[in-house]
Amino acid sequence: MTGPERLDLQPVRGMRDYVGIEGAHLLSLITLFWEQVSLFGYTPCLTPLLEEAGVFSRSLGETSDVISKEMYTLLDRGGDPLVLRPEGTAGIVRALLSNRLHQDMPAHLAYAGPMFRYERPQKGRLRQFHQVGVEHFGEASPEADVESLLLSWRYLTAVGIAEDSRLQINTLGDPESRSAFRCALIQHLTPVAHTLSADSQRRLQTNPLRILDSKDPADHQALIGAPALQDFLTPEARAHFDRVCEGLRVLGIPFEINPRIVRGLDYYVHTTFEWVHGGLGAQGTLLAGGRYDGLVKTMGGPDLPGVGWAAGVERLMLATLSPHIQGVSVVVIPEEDTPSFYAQALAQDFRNAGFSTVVWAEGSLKKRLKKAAQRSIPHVVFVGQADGDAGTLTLKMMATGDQHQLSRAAAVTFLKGVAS
RNA sequence: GCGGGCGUAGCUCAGUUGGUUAGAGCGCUAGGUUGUGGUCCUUGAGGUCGUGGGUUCGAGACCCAUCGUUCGCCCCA
Repeated sequence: MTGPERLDLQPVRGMRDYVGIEGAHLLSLITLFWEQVSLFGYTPCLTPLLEEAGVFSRSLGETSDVISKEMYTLLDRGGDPLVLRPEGTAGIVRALLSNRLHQDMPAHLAYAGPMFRYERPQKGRLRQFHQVGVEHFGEASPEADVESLLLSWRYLTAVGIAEDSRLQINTLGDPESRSAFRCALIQHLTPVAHTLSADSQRRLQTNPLRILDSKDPADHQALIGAPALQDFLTPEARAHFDRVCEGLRVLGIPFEINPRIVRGLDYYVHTTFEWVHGGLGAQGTLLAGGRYDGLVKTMGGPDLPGVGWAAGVERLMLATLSPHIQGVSVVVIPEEDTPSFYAQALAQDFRNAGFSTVVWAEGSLKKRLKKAAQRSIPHVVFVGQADGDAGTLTLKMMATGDQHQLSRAAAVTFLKGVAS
């Protein structure tokens, strides 16, 4: 008889397990996120991982890389194309419309969960990764942009990395500003198109604005003397952006204007921004977002303005220290002749009092004590047959080695005294 | 999708110009000494040398492919 076929026990490329401290790290960042968004009155909006393909192809723009080559697509049994969501906003807009939330504006929605992009994995870039994000619909004013930015700042502050990160903002203007600028940019670059990088020559046709944030030196050269979007802003767009900057200054949020922040997804207008961390190399963007006033309409809804952002949780993990895990406080070690489940009953007492408690009933005493010491568990409770009958226990303080004979009730009181 | 580095026990790594039964530390196992742990001593288990081909009398070491990982590009969070 041959055994079962050997499984490849590696996770799928670009996907990973979060075990122990890493799992705690991931969860702690998500917990901090929910704490902050609830302080801003945001409502959780958790949507499916799978959506119909049209949800994304309609919203993100056919020319974006995310759409054109990074989506995980599959057919369901009825032959309909489905997509594992590559980002959060499109699904939120779909949910907004599905649930008729647009009839009760403004709406503040928050989400957290895994996203999927078929990319070449590297540090800070996974095929399944986690994002936390917020979307704010129904308010077109720069004040809404500022509130969203304020929330992002508070979140990064809560996470502990606001000081190591820089907020860069820019404006893409309204559609009018943008198309005027686009024409001028094409006019400037077309005569020197042959000097551009291959990617940028392609972009010149599809999405010329993206040439602005190319890292290619040749492109930088070609851009010298290029028109600036600033000069093409309509008075309204200019006023919107100035107001956003004013808000940031009033609220004490440090920022810098970077005309090269243009964003990859097509739905952005007006304000765009990125929080960038210094120590993460090429994947240094921790959190990014902006205003997307045309998106809801593009997806078949009313003409609703929106602004929001998303943060990459794995990148936040790279930029922060692992949390201090609240470890186990008490381990109960019963002798073999202890009445059945007396140890678990005791453990319940401790848990009810808020102490993380485990029961170790097997193995040599020496081994169990050694393990308790290795894991820095501060309290060990020994119980035997006599304890079970009398309702008592022996509590050992691992730090000092002191032991106390106590009743169950006294033990809880004692632990509370030690803890406080 | 493109280019470069890496891939030896659970972890961190040694393995000389290819040569017999692949090593160390930590961890794990069992035991001894510390009253029931953190010290010390002893014992044991655990490796298809990422995988598959090839060169060779002989490959962990060389070649090819492949998978994974990592860095840069690209993209983006």
